[in-house]
Amino acid sequence: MAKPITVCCPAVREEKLNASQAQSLATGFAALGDPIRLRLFSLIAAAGEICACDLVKPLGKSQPTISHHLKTLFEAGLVAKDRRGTWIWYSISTQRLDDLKEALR
Amino acid sequence: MAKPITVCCPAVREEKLNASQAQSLATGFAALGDPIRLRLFSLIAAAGEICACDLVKPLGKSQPTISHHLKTLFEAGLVAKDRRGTWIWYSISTQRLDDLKEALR
DNA sequence: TCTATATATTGATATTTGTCAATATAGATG
DNA sequence: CATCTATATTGACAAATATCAATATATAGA
Repeated sequence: MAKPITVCCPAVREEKLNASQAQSLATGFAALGDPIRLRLFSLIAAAGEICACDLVKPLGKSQPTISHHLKTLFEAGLVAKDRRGTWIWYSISTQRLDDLKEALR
Repeated sequence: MAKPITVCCPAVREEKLNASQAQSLATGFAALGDPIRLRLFSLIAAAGEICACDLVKPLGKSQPTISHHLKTLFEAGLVAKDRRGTWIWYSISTQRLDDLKEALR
């Protein structure tokens, strides 16, 4: 019988991860492994979609710092961004989040 | 109506995390945010229980490096250890893992 | 107590990371 | 084009991290 197609990705509890599987998952977890980024991610998720301009004040960090963390989240595949005029709107990438969650199953 | 008792911990997608919630979760994700540690965790989980002595060779790192990473996983609450004579047996802490997984729900 | 083995700690070093001030870039609008 | 605002990048620096060699500690067994 074929594997169920719902199994998207390696599960850390079920198989021994190889180097590249571990690298990919670790990049995702590392992106969530900083309190400021986790709160950023939480703000984006709770809002559904939010302007980057509204992500600076709540966390008490400088604009470049927030921009840097957003880049890390983006490069880890955890958020998507959409430019609308001067503003950039962020939303979470549910697929990547689900993949990470599934890896912990 | 009371909150369901199965809700153990904050969910990043549902509420805006405060600093201490974010710190606790971030520590867990950071522990999983390194490829070597993730593979260690995977080896432990796949084995159910495993001697630390069997965790050095598979990853091609020195014994002190493995010991250091195991300490990080332990301090993040992700693994438990049990000394039996000269050896120390590691197993995963399913509660903490489930809490992290739930935080991504 | 002596020896052998398993694990942890120390000390050192190179790399990565988080942060901010300063500056650059991109888009909107006059 | 000039200016204003939002976002990104650069450069610098301190702090954290990953790594290993050397050493220490703990336990088992002779």
